[in-house]
Amino acid sequence: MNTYQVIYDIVRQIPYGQVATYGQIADLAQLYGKARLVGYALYRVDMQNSDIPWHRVINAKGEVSESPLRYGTDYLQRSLLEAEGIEFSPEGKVDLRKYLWRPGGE
DNA sequence: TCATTGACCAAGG
DNA sequence: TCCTTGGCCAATG
Repeated sequence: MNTYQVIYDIVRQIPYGQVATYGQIADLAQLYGKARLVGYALYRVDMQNSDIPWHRVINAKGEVSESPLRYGTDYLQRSLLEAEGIEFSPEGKVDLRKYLWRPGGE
């Protein structure tokens, strides 16, 4: 099992209508303090063809991370989240208190 | 093979 | 409250 495979496996476990932070995923993947790998892994994932709900992964601030390298897929991510019933604050932030995924807590 | 980079996070100024 | 700095690991050129 490669490091990335673990990350992908966890991301696939994020339930509908909920989100998880990079640090949280890193924690579940036993990559304590290495949240960058999570972001890097998702950056390398094929967003178009993969079956990974990459749009449910956001940063610790509850915002959708955008980057010029993603050619506007950040907008797509926001749309997908809204389609799942997740609300965005006027500042473009998500209410982690309500939508943050709690592994095992259900 | 070495150096740079990249969707982050937490702490300090 | 916002911006800067350091640390972490893997992939790319």
